[in-house]
Amino acid sequence: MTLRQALLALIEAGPTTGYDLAKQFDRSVSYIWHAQHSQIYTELRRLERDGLIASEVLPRGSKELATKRAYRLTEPGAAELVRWVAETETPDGVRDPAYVKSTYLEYGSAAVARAFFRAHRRYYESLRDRYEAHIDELQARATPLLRRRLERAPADSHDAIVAFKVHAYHGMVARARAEIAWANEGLDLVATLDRDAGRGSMLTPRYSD
Amino acid sequence: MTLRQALLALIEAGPTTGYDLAKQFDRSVSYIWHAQHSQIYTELRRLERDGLIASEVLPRGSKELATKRAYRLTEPGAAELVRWVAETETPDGVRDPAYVKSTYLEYGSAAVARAFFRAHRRYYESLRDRYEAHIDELQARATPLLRRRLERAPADSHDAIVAFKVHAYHGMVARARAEIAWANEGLDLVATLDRDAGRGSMLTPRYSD
DNA sequence: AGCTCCATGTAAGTCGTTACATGATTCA
DNA sequence: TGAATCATGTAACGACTTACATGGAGCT
Repeated sequence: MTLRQALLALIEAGPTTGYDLAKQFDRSVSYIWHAQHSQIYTELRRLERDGLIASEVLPRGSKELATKRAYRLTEPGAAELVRWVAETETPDGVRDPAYVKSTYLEYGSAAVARAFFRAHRRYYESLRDRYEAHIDELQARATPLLRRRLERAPADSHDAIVAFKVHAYHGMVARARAEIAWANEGLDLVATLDRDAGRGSMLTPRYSD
Repeated sequence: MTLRQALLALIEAGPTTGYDLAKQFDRSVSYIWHAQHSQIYTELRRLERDGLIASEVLPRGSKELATKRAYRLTEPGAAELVRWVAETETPDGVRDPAYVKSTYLEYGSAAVARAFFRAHRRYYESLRDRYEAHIDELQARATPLLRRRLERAPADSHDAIVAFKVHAYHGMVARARAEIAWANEGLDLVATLDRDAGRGSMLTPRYSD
């Protein structure tokens, strides 16, 4: 139940088509909440069914053989957005595939463990870069989405709108850095274990008792 | 596909019943990968269906009217564990409900934002404490699961087994600390915005264009 | 007699993934 | 004329959640 509200928030920035929305999504929320286009379309129809958004069919192109569908927020949709923000959600349990695997690296060789931590580091380095780039865009108020958003909002709220988003992405950067540090410590650990154990080292799982 | 391998790894520590497994799970892996008992039972049957584990029905209690079912790892199961550890997984997209909401806090009052960050801090403080307690248990090699695990593994692998797990939980502690810091910065931000904007501040979403 | 723990599940539903499917428009 | 992009979906499946359901064992 987060995709739902994220879409409401995107639509709040002004009417858009599903396709456009999906694109905006890809260059904003998706850094924090990943979703496929197919899911976005599905969710949009559900939102309309539930009366939180309404749509209008528009012609498309000069020949007008094609159409597109523009969505706008309804009053219940706006209310839902406010309700959701004020609601205290109990976070769902932690679930991190990489960390689970890291607790069982003894079933692999030192090379496997090294590859694991390197891949982890690489992944979070690229995430960090994307987050930092996005922060720059936000601070410059340069993204089309943010512009539309600010146009429709009172001027004295602009700072807050930008500041909350920047703060979120700062948090994501801090996270990415923590992951990079963790991966580096992991590499150090593998180096130590490898040295101490000689070449033999790691372990084979036993399949009977 | 992580619950699957986590269960294999638990079973590798020696034959156990589903119920026991679920309990072990709750005091170990579940700190990193949350799962319900009902899901664990379902997954165990799937694992057996796929030949990765095998089970044996045992009597239970003195009257022996009841039974229980003990699972053990099969050879394909052990192979799957090794395969999984060596496999490079592409991390699934980020998906964090709290961070998404934090980018839209302007739709709530300053009080709402404050409550949000306080709840966030509280949650991660308690996580941090649990992780730290678990590290102590691991380092003392005190948990029943770890003991069974070490009993079955060659002595020269014990350090690695413990070290990888401790490293994982250190990472989780670092994460929790980062979240706490982020929440505190969030509270500072709210204080600043609230002061600057006077009492009026925050925003109402618009529901038409 | 009653409570807590041991023990094992099913059923319905939601959320999300992967793969497929279709066709118009714009521009080089 | 062909490629990229605009535009919108469906279908099948897998993972997970929530709620329900049952009953013996062990202890006081």
